[in-house]
Amino acid sequence: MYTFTDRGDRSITLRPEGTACAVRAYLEDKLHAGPQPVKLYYTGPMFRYDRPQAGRFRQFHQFGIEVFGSNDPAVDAEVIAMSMDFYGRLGLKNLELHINSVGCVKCRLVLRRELQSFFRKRYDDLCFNCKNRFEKNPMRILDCKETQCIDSGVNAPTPIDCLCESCSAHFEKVKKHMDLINIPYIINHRLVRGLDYYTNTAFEMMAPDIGAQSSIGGGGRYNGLVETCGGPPTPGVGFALGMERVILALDRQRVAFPGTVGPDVFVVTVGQVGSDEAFKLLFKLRAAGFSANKDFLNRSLKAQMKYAGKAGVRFVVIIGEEELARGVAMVRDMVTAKQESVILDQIAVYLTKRKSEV
RNA sequence: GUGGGUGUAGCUCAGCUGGUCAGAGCACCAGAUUGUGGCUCUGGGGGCCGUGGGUUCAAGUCCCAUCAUCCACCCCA
Repeated sequence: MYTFTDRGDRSITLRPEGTACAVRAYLEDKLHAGPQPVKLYYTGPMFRYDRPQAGRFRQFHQFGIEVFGSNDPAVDAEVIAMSMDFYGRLGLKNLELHINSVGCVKCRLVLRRELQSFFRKRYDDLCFNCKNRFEKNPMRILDCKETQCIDSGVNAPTPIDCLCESCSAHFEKVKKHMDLINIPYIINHRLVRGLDYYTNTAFEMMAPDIGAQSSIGGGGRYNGLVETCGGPPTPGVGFALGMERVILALDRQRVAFPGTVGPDVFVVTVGQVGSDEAFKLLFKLRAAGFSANKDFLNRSLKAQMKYAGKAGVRFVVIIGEEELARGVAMVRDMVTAKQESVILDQIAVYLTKRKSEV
């Protein structure tokens, strides 16, 4: 975590994720006293201290959702579905959705026993870290990327094997609800969340070809977290995605980004004559709800047109000597290249009409 | 925290084994078109070659340090 000492000699840690923040909001604002369930979202910068690499930044941005107050497996499916829908709308393809269930505290006690008895015989084959995990948190051995640990864990008991009756039923219902809305998933027995407050459903979305950090989002159920944070026992389930990784995936999949949108109108002047009128018109147009711009570099008519073309504006309003004398301006449609003269006072009205045609 | 790669124009990069090595494309600006964008052509501006030391007659080019950046390892509550 990104921890440092500030000038007041206080130890400061920058938040690494948003769920705990959402829980605090839920408790501090006493949302648990209101109607349940409570659905929240957040977005903002998060921080880590790891060395940066592809898809991993010291400062990054997450979007996340949390649902407090319901243990209904349909909500797990709803949260997963919402996140998959988000990726789908962006245009991402070939994502893998991995799901698993780590059960409740009771299930994990069973799992812990089973795993320890399984790995006790293979203890010497485990990597250094997993030898420590054996006592501290054997579930994490399943998650280890070392080949020796993967090999020795081939027939290891899985979290799902150790689910109690109600947790097993919960997982079945999550899967059923996923099937009801046709969301394909892969059951990944190695997908675990190590902390005690995680319960039942765990899931993760992976994007191919974005480097070593392939996860673009994930989440799960945390029925113990609110209580751990000092609140009443409250079920919760949530999801978070890393926006930089989503952008990376969009980039790799060559999904077209929404282009930058230019102003609606660009006001072109010829020489100094039309300049004052153009400035006034600029603000009239803005007041009428258009985004509008003009030249501020004393550029030639041609250069202004060129600039307007590059900026992708739809309409150019040309005010020159001839137009001024007649109290009109030339309005040019940059797409059709057609232009007509419009009375100066009527330009906003005219453009409003033209804009609604498109 | 560990290992490796890369720092040259706004961007992407080329610059062999030190000696016309300050370059290309794109972008930008201007002109061709004296009041009309996109296409084309012509011209132009712009670089302490990341920074600081060192080696050498001579350093983008070699060495050291430093900073930045990228990739991977580690880690991922």
